[in-house]
Amino acid sequence: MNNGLRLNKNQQIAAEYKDQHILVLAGAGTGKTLTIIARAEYLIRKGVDPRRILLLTFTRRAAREMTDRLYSGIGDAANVVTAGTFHHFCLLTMRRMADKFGIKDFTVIDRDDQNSLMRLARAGYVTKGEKFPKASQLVNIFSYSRNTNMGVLEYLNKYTEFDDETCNKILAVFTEYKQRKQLNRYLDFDDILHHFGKKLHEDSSIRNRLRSRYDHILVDETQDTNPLQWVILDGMKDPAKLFCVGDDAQSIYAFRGADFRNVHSFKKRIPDSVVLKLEDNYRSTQEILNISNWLLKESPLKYNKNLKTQRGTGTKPLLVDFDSDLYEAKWIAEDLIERHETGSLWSDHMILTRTAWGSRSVEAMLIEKNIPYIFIGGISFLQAAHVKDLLCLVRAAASNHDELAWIRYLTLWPRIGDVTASRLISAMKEMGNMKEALDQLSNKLKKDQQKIVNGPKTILKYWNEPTKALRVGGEFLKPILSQKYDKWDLRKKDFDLLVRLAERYRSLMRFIETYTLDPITSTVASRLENQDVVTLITVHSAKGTESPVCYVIRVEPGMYPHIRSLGAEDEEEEERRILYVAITRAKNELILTRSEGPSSYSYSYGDAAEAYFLSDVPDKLVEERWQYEMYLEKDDDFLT
DNA sequence: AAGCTCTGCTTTTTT
DNA sequence: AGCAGAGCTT
Repeated sequence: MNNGLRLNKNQQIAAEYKDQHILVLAGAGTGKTLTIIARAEYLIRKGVDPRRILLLTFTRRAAREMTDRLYSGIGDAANVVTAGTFHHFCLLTMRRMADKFGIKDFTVIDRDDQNSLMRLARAGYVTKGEKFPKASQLVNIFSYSRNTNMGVLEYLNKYTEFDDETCNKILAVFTEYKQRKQLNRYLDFDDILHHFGKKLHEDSSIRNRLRSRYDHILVDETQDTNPLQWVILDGMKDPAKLFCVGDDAQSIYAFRGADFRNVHSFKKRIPDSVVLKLEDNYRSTQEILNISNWLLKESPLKYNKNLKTQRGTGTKPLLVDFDSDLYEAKWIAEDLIERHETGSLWSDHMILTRTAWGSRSVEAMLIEKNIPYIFIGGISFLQAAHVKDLLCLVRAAASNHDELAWIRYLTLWPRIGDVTASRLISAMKEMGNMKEALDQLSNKLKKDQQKIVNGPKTILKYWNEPTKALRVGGEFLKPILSQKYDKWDLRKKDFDLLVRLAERYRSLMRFIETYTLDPITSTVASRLENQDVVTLITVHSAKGTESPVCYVIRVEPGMYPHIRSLGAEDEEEEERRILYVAITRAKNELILTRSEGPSSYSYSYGDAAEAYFLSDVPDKLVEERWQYEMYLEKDDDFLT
């Protein structure tokens, strides 16, 4: 073949298949990304206009990787391929056709903001001390029902045991939430997909225009598409052809409405489609695949996966037991240092964790031992409180309708709490433009509070210079934030980072929007400075990545399956796939670690132990080792 | 009456 | 680290 990529037979067949709807079922490490890239290259070489190719992924990181690889294959043509996440693509398209979609001047809000808004909506319906789901749980319910195209009531009846009265109240709160969203001109994540999908199906002029724009739609990680995203694919296809790649055994986003069975119904949904398979693994040694295969075979479900390597054999996976998670962390850090001293790169090592929280002792130890690392997943940079303070100041300056941003900004100041803030905002909302709104605010404030108005005013002065606006805004907030946060010295350098991130943007709002959709973690940002680092990552974020040496930490009862999933069959099964994803990231060495020390999960240890996936892993698949250090100082100081 | 501060509790995964 | 509630201060 002359396409520059080294493909095996089946990969090539898939990449060069004739124009048809295609599903490629590809196991872990079988070259999914390679094949999807090869398909794009093949189409372009064959003469398809690259502008008529749409590449959809689930994370911006994946989209980025795809365009980078495409660029190194075919050069500039790669830059005109539309590539992005579902949310990104939909939002961008709606922004371009803002009038048609009717979303002019809308602000995109993240999960945090959704929770805040839900809290406001909830407040009017719940009396103090009453038992009623928390705002975050309500957001989850609402979001899930929308992502699965299910009515709220249907969801409540099917998955919860609330009584009728509570259900009605939930519905009322949701109505209130929707009204507030409308009033504030907010779009939440689900609105982006929902609104797009709705218009796509209901408005024929929009549908025709969008459908005629692309000939080929390539979809990565198809097993994670939820019904709402499917509605979008369904509306966009024909004449455009779908090229979907996925693996049912790696479906780990059920909580977002994805159903791993959806790859099985592909042929039913699209009768004139073909299903191709990739089965040869190029990533891992056979020992790593053996335990992966074993894990799936233990399941009551038939995944029918039996990965075979093309790489030969290596070392057996290691399963190390510790008597405490502190010692587990210490051992990993020391192991890393030893490997580094004997010539390995830090960046050849990945530490996988089920929960962001569960990795904190390891993270503390990496810091303690001066091991450079990045953390991916968990709390992101732009959700850090002080960063959000600054971003909300910018948002406040942008719109006198952005209630959440204004509340946040105003309550930063002394003697202003949510009650006063709400009063001030409702007055400002009446005004036709920002200038009037600011005058109004100025009128309502006492003499010694007048400087509050200066914040948005300064931002507006530099509106067309994002970096300058952020720098000036940061300076403005400095006195008040340094009082609010203890470790201000540590936090303030994030503002420099923010300024640097904004450099590439001409519009402040576009900058904020981009990073609302796919926030960057502070440690990822600092990688700009240091490339050779250990990666500490949640399993969910690690999908699609690989590393020569992988530590999967805290592989203990209560973690796999996670204790919160116990009792729900589907959820427990998803936990198995999460562990499967984790261990199939490893190329050469897989090290599973666990501790039996006192853990916060011990309270229902019985059930957790019963469901535990590795309770009887055969001896021939792993080398088990005990590392007990009973006399390790009981000194928790380094954690603080 | 509104805002502030302290304390205890919980902590799955993410666009 | 963030949130909710209790009790205290302005």
